[in-house]
Amino acid sequence: MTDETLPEQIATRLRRDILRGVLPPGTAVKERDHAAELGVSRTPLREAIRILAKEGLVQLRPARSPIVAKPSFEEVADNIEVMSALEVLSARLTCERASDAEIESIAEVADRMAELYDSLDMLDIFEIDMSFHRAIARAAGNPVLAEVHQSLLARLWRARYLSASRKRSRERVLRQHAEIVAALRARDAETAQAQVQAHLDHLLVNVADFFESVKDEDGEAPEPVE
Amino acid sequence: MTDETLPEQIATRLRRDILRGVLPPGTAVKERDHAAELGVSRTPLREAIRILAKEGLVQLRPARSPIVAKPSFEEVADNIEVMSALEVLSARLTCERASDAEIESIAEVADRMAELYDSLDMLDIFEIDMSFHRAIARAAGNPVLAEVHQSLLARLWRARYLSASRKRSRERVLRQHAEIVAALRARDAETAQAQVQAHLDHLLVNVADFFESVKDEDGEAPEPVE
DNA sequence: GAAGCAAATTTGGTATACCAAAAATCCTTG
DNA sequence: CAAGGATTTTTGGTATACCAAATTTGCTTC
Repeated sequence: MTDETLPEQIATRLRRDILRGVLPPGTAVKERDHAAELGVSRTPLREAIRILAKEGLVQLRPARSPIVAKPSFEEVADNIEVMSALEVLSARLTCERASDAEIESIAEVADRMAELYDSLDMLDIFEIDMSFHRAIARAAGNPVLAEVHQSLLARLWRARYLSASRKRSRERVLRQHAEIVAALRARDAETAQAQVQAHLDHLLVNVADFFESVKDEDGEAPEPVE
Repeated sequence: MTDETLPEQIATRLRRDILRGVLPPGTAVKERDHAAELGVSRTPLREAIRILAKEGLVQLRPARSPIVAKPSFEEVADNIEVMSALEVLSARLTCERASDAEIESIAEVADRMAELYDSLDMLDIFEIDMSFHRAIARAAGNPVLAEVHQSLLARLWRARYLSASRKRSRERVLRQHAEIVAALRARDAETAQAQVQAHLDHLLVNVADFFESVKDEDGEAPEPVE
């Protein structure tokens, strides 16, 4: 059952805690405390922290405790900008190279998300949504592209989760997914690229709205230190 | 003096050994041996290996020694494909957002490379060339873009070093750099993007030539294991 | 009472020892 | 002599103990 390595298990656990808000932004992630709490030693927990740092969920600081990152809107926007370029490339390559079966597997993810949208909770839907984007990146047949895309997707977890749980843009998301799938099936690279771009532009708008909406209640003084 | 952390120092040391061929592709990187050789313990060496793995210089395998990666042409081509997308994006964003001073600093790198091309050895020239590309990515004003680009650049170190030391494409490289700088100065995004794309297309051709040329002498049986 | 310095505590960095899994080798058997 | 299995060895994974740097707190002094 535990096919994944111990550091990855720990990272998954901590990631959920961070996304769910158990560990709010700014919290120090202390090796000793969390290691003791989870009943493991510091070594694997150390590696788990590196994994989360690579994903951008925690920030490493020299000679200081890593802290849970609090991404600014600019950082999230930067992420989405890069992701857009990668997904647009993915869409084109998928049209050019992917097998029909691969495109159908993308379609299946979209269908599953449409079916389950109302019966699952936001975090689960959210994971399916991520796997839709991941599927497109994978179908492009470029492992490097898939890997880089995956790492950016990981960084967006928190921001997307937060904005998704606020604003339910159910119809638009499902419609856009369907349009992307249609363009891929038709091997229409131009349309597919445009649809992907539009989809991510909407994501950016959603995220912007979210940041706008929390700007006020965000009075938790972000410690004047540094 | 030792401002960088111990794992980074070790990673730098190992990286040079790998690039210079002291550790040829396929070599197992054993924690114990290298730790003993460098007079450090396994813990920081372990982290150093993770750093190199992130850069793609070594491959991690579950329950096996990490080995020095021997990138296939396909992998290098995949890398360049993604890098192209990122640098094209960089070129556009740089035209749109960068300050004149930032563009001039890119120009300075190109000038320095042109000046020193004949007086430095290939590895140094090569590092300047990398910093030219890095400068464009930085000038785009998107830290995420710069970081992802940097990591891809790191992966290409070995392949580019090898191909660069074989084929001296001095004139074309310098001319293309100049054309890119000119387009950036003119804030001509379309031209800049096209030039960057062309530059990387040529890189791909060079790398392809290199792989073609070593294909024969590559008879070192890559251990039939696995 | 405030400011500065020193000591103690907290925290990440490093070394080392132990464990489990996998690979290789050697012995045994057909 | 070959093939298969068991044992030994190699190797990465994990736990723990120690160290050094940094922060914080409390005492002393002005």
